[in-house]
Amino acid sequence: MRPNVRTTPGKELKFEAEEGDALFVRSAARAMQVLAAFHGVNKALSLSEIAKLSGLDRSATQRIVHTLAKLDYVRRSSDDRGYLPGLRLLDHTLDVLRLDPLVQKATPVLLELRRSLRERIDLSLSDDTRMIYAFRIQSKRETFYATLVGHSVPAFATAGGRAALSLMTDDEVREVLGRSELIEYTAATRTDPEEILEQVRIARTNGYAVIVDEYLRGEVAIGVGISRDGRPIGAIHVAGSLSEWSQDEFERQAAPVAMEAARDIMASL
Amino acid sequence: MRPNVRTTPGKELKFEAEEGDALFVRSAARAMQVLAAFHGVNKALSLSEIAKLSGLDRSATQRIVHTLAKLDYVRRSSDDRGYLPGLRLLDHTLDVLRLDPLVQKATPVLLELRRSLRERIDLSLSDDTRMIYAFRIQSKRETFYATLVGHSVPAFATAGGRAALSLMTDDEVREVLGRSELIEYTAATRTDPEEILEQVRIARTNGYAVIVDEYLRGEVAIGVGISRDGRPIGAIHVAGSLSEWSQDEFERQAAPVAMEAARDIMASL
DNA sequence: GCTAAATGTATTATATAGTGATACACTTGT
DNA sequence: ACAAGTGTATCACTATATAATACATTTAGC
Repeated sequence: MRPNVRTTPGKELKFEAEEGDALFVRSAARAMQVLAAFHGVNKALSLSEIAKLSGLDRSATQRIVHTLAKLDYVRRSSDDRGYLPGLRLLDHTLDVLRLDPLVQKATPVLLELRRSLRERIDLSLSDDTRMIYAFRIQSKRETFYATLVGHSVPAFATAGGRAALSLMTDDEVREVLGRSELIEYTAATRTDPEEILEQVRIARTNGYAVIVDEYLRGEVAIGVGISRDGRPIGAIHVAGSLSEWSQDEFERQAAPVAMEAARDIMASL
Repeated sequence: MRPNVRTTPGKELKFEAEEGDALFVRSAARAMQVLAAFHGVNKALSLSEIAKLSGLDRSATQRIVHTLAKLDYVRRSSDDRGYLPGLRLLDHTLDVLRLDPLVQKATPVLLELRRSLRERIDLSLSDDTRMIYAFRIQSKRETFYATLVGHSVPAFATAGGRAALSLMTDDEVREVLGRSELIEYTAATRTDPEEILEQVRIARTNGYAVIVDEYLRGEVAIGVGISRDGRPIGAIHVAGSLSEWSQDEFERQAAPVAMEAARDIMASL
């Protein structure tokens, strides 16, 4: 896939302290410098490429990457041929968005706007010469907070999560469930590990997971897991409203196409 | 606005080196520790709050926050009563998403899926006990890459950008344009600063900006700027397709409601 | 199929870069 | 009018990261 929109160069990055700034902590900047090495590129980077792009020497790069990797801010690429920015960064994305006063205030208003004007609505944030895209609103009813990138949902009680779990062995599932906080999100939420495992087994047989009411009331969702080398790496969700669909109907409609989509994706990975 | 979905606790954060890890760079970790202080909270943080939450002492916190602030990874809150995570982090968000192989491969497939199944489709990424939301697809035709959070578009050639510029003085606009890379995205893109300024003036008079074909061919977009204390902080975009709308029609429909939405938002800021 | 280049990993002595204590000016709230 | 909290600044010391060097593996070139 190629961008159909040309990306702006992004702001000029200067990671150096200005003359006589005793408070500037070089090493803190270096961590960000390493992460910023990925800005221009479109592939996984090797240590020396990171070194070159970030302007640090191989040694420093090595140790910082090592550190950031331990903290999940950097990960090995799936083919183990280089490094990629890590998912942990998405936690910070969520912080930026949810703490932004404009995002907070604009959300309900834009939902309303979307209701009257049935076109797509974007919110972007001013940053000097550029506008940074924060989010887009399209659907009718939105469960909005869940829409923010970086938001995470528990694997044990969501369709996508169960689908991902169904790609593991029973023992691995038990292990993950053991480390999960099994919160009762709704009255229907299953919190007994063995009961959840049973659902995961069903998902394994069917090739998809269905969740009704367990995480969000009134929602029916289908999840299909995506794996690479036998490890789950993500999931597709398709979600509908129980006011428009019966569970059966939704399964019959959505599950086959969603599974086919997942197959297509895995074939191309 | 309050989340209508309970947030998962997020993974347990350990920023310490394990026994005898000579490669672990403490200071690089500290930068991330400071940023991670925002995970739990829902308001701007003072220096000592950051210190407490990150487990660092006031001094270290002070200097690291100072550094991260210079680099735009941290910013002052709009009421100047604390710190918030900075927009620069969204640049890294984009890196995570666009470099992720699953996101890359899944995108076209999910667009297709959305076409056949007219419900909302999510892609989430597996991260141990949780699924991290990566993106959602809803609309019919998508200009997809532009949908990724963190993607930035030039202020000078987009509806939202021009709307934001229209909130500045002519001199400030000239100054921003001077620092902008005035790229000719389409044949219709205006690249002459004075000509752009003229359009910005029109937007100032009207209260909204319209862009037709200048950034994306076939798209008509309306932008309304959002300001705080006289400074632009963001913009709403409403975008439609020229195959469904004439420019005039779109303006007449969308502009008044969009402006009202912007007013509502600013009133509540 | 074999060499050469490039990859990630690890270990050190040295000096530089960050520490943390301490101090101050300024705002906020009681 | 005070006390508690804010952000900012300085500085001597030493803990910390450096940069050089080395090595075992994998990848690419011939």
